[in-house]
Amino acid sequence: MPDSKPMTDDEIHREILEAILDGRLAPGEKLGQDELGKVFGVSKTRIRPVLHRLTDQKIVTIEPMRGAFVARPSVEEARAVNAARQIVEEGVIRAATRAAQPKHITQLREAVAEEQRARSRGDTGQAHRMTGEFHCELARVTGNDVVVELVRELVSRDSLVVALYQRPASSGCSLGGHADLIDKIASGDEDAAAHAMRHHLQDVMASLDLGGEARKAPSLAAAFSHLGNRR
Amino acid sequence: MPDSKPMTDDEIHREILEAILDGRLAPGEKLGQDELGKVFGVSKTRIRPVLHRLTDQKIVTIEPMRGAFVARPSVEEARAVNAARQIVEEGVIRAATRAAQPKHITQLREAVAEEQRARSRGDTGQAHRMTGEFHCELARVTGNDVVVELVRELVSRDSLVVALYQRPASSGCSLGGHADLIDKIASGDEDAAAHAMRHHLQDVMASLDLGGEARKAPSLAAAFSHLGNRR
DNA sequence: GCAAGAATAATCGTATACGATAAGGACATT
DNA sequence: AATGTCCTTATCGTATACGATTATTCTTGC
Repeated sequence: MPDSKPMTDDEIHREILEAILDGRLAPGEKLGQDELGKVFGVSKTRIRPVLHRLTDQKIVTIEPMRGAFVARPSVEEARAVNAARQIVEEGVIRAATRAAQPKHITQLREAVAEEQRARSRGDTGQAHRMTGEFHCELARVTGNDVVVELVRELVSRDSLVVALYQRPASSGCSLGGHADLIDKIASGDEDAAAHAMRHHLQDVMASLDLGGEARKAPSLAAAFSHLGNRR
Repeated sequence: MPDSKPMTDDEIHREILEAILDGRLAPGEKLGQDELGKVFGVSKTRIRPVLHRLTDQKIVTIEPMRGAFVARPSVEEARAVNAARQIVEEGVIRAATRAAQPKHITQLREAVAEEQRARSRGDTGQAHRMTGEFHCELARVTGNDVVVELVRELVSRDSLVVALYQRPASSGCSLGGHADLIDKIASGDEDAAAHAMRHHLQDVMASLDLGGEARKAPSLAAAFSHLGNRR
């Protein structure tokens, strides 16, 4: 069954986005229009708007007349996104602290537990995704869908940053960070929660390796290192 | 000179966006693809992605197989956008208060002065735009471009809301609100600034008429009222 | 005279076709 | 042998063409 259904634009968008966020498409990778069109069984006419949309989300970079590539955010952009998260999510956690009800606390704790389970299971991909999802869950406590989408967008961009700059041995987010955030929210101390959030995001940033050059693009030498030097 | 240059996608996007935000294109108005294509001297192929981009920004609504229209945000969405602004801009003004330097204060005061000048000049369109621009200027104090873009997006959506729901006699934003915000920032009292921001945005919301139905779409009867009833 | 249905017209969504631009390789030159 | 230039090829960006769906109008019956 090569093509069961035509597949809607949003589905194609979600599919490509998830592939990138899950790391199945590495930063710098080429996203050919005809190639993707064949993958999804549609013409490149349908692919084009999706690529543009991903470009607006800063997940994809379009180089004129050259094509679309999975974005490789610069160190400056990485810092900017993290700083933006500090600013926005401070407002989020303050609002969440003010709005939090017992059921929200249990929901958040459950999300952390699930994240921990995935991590101990060794499923780093799922764990990483849950890490981002926790922040969305936090935004959801505010009861505001607009904020949730904003946070989701920022978290997506940050996922790319992590994929590019995380240290090889690093397992990801600081382990106890999220549990601590929940405690602060549950205590109702808005300032403490905001403080914890800022430092949590700073910790994430500090765990990255922004000093050296970005993880090399999947280009040539690295991709074909198993062949050895032939000449 | 019908078509001097082909005009880039971003230019077309900016042009349509400004037309909507300036109120030259009222909420609910039809945005035909061929029609816009003729306006900008290009084919509808170029118009389509722009319309989709505006749809992602919630400035335009696309009804499948019917066409694109200037968005008419519902009352629920209006409340959600305003609530989101309260959450996000609380974080923004806190960061701005922490980062503010004397030059920033003078810049902000200058922005308010310009806004007041436009208002006393009777240029409500420019005044309204400056009102939004002030909040972007505030975000710029944080030195973070990502945050500026986020705020700009929210402000754009709010502009549509105001265009739809503002009371006929209302002149717009509360006059002294912005000056008060600057005072709080200059004082360095982060909590006071945050508090002022939340109430400022609540005041804007309160000045709207969300009880009744939305401003009627510019459809038929209104557009051709100058012809009188013919039949 | 009015309402319901059918035919026409207009517009959207998608695919295909074509010109333009940049990458990759062959050949000539130093 | 290495480098620079030209040519071929592949891919992007845009326009045009066509099928599908909806709005409008005209006709017909009540």
